Amino acid sequence: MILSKSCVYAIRATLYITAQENREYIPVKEIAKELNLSFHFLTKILQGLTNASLMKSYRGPNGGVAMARSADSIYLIEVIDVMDGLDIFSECLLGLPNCNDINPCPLHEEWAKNRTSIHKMFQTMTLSQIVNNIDKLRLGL
Amino acid sequence: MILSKSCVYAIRATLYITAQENREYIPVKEIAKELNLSFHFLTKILQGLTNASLMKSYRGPNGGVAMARSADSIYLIEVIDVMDGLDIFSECLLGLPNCNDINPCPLHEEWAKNRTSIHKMFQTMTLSQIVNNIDKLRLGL
DNA sequence: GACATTTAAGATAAAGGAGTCTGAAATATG
DNA sequence: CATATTTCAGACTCCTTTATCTTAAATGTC
Repeated sequence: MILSKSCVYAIRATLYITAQENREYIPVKEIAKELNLSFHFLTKILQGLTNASLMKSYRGPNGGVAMARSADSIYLIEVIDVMDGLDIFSECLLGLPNCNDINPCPLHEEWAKNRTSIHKMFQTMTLSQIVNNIDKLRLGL
Repeated sequence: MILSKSCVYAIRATLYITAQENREYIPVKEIAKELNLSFHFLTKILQGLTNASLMKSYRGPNGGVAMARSADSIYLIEVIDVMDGLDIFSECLLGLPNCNDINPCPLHEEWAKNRTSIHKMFQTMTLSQIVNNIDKLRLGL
């Protein structure tokens, strides 16, 4: 798995929240139930996104979590950055610390192509775009 | 990291062995020293490759390990398969068990492209080819 | 103000990957 | 046959990720 479980849960949760367009704060309990995730674990994960200012939260009845900005301005890479960091997009496939364009390992060139392609994918997809896909194409979440 | 550390160590070791063209069995101790890996840990990893018949071994003085077949017929994907399995090349990015071409998650199409590209890369590169790269281009290992 | 609801924070536990260590088995050499 | 060398097998430890649980703090409603 290229992304950690925490990161995947974070992505799924932000997509769920984005899909609830006309609602303000969404309770974590609801998200956990709908996505079939552990409530406590998801709570901790979303706290991380809140601390990173990618989401906002509100306590008490009718409270919950929401995206901090408009979902059409939030790119997938931002969620990944908060959860897993961006090292995977620059790391050597063989984990060699000295490997780079000037001093490459034997797999560097081929791997860098794929790495960059994946990076671009995450850099260009917004939460809104993905949710539109869900609506238009009736995709699963 | 897309590949486990064990898998990466296995790849680096098989490349080292492949590079020792005119020698028969190579001691694990030597490989560990040259690649700066833990001897005991590498021993366990290479035993896995031996059990999977990708490598052969010989005990006693002048013993060691060697590739079971000619290195120009061994594809990188075979090493990866033994160590990590091939699930990463069919797994959903979001880990959703029901996601596939017919019933895709919202990221499926984009991800499947990249996943396939990486898979093909590993399916087409032989150990010999990679070692030739090392020699020709003076790449690091 | 009492109470229910909801996130925040942090301690703790469970599981898996990474790494270490010890002793047994095989084999070459003298 | 004794010894040194090397892989084989398995137990064990350590660390990170994943997951659970408990208590505190904030807030809306009556």
